[in-house]
Amino acid sequence: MTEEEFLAAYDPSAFPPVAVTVDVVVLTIRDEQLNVLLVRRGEAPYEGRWALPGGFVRPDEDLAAGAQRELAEETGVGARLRRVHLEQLASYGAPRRDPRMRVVSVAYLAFVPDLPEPAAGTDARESAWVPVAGLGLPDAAGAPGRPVRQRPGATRGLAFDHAQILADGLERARSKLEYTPLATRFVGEEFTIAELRRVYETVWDDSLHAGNFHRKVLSVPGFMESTGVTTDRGGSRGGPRSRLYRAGDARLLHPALLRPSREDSIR
Amino acid sequence: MTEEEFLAAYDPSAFPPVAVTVDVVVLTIRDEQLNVLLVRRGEAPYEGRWALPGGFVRPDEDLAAGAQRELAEETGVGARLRRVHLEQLASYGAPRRDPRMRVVSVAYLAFVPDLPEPAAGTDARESAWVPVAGLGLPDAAGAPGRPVRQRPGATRGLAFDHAQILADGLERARSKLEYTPLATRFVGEEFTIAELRRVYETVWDDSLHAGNFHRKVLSVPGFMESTGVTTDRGGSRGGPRSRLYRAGDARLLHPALLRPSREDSIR
DNA sequence: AAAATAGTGTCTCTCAGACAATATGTC
DNA sequence: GACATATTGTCTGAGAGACACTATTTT
Repeated sequence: MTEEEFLAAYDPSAFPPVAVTVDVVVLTIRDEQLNVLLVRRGEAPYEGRWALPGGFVRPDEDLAAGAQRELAEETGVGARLRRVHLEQLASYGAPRRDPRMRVVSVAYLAFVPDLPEPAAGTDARESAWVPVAGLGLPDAAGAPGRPVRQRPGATRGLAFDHAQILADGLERARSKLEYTPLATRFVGEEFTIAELRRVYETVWDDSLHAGNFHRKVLSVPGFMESTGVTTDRGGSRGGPRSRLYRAGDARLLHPALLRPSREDSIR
Repeated sequence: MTEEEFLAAYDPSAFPPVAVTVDVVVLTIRDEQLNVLLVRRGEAPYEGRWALPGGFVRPDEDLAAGAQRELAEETGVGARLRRVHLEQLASYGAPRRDPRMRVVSVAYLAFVPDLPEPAAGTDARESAWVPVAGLGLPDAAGAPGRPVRQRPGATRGLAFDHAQILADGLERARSKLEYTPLATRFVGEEFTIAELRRVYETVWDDSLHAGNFHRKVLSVPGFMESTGVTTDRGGSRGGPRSRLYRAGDARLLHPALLRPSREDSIR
């Protein structure tokens, strides 16, 4: 039996009708704040509400390719620019999460550097970077590991279950900074240790000891790679010029940088 | 516009036809070996080949509920028995992973204790516990973090991309033992520290120092909870009787038990 | 000059891992 | 008795975090 015969013989009504979409949690740091890319919905349901960028998976398109496409459409950044990180987050398929029909959404998580343009969407949709702090999500201090279920109705702002997806993405992001060098994806090609520290402080919503952080990141093999150069000027409010680094070739940090927040017992 | 009007107005042909399935990687330890639950396929494609248990998500069924149902159907274990762990693993949606049509599979990962019955499926399908070691998957020693893509054709045994799903599930399992107390889900309600150590040794495919492991697990707050009791007899080949413990209430291990394998640089 | 910041030094405490030792079982 | 194993003790080195200090640069 050839594939064609299979396709012809297969009864499409034999499986429940489901649509599959890809939604992307795109994070960046703007103005010392963690921001997420949102688009305003132009039609019902949730008309006028903010939502994660996303859409139907196209035929012959891999899930990751769909996420890459959505990311590129909204940010103008080809995700192939290797400075962008894109990973699968999780899938969401509660029966009535979309009132129109059964929709299973495969969510992705992206880290992008601060983009000069304020997200010029190619289509007509209004899109914007929105500070996550203003969205009424559970605190960053929420004990990691404890699943933070979003009460329905909480975080009134976002469409569908996107508040939950965003919350899951944020927790994943916080966790990823611990044991991967992906914090470097939030800054430019060359960066100072202080810039990197501010990434950690912003995502973790916690302050870190500058001296210890400095020694720590330099001691992790493969994390930082020295350029011979320093910045042209010192800090805007004083201080010496700092050395510039590039991301090293490590894929995992060992030993990891653990969040200080963890208030000891994590039950 | 009401929800009803939407449902009526919505054109089902406007979205690409996709089926959504749930596949479950069910792991257990039998006879000192890590085993996965497999079912033999009765129809094409991949007729006669082993596959992960799974099936279409039913209407009105949440993804997790579908995974729970598949798990219960194949093992007879109601996943509500809180000793079973079930978590979402990842989704797989390469365009031609199923030759019949576009199928997106949401994979789940389950840890179950050694089940007395050898997996009596409720339906006609043949099912069995299969040691993962015999499946020709990449080594446990494979550097974590480095994505191990399965070459097509490798691991000839499993249907579809299930070899890849299984490999991802195994890596997730190894990682989970590091920072969660989920190793306890592989043993009985009450267990000795040596039993727990054998779980780690089996999943990590590495040997651990008995004395250090002993002190370590007892020092992690919330990991172990003492019953006042000891085993009736010593080990089968000698040795004193050992104390019995129950799982504590910790959700995360802090500090974590790190795999010894990590050959230093993880690039 | 005053203030801010980069980078380094030092000390303490925790913890992982290498042994070693002892007690208690089984064969 | 020979041997295996549970449990505890001890020591060493790595590493995290607190604190202090110096040099450099901006306002």
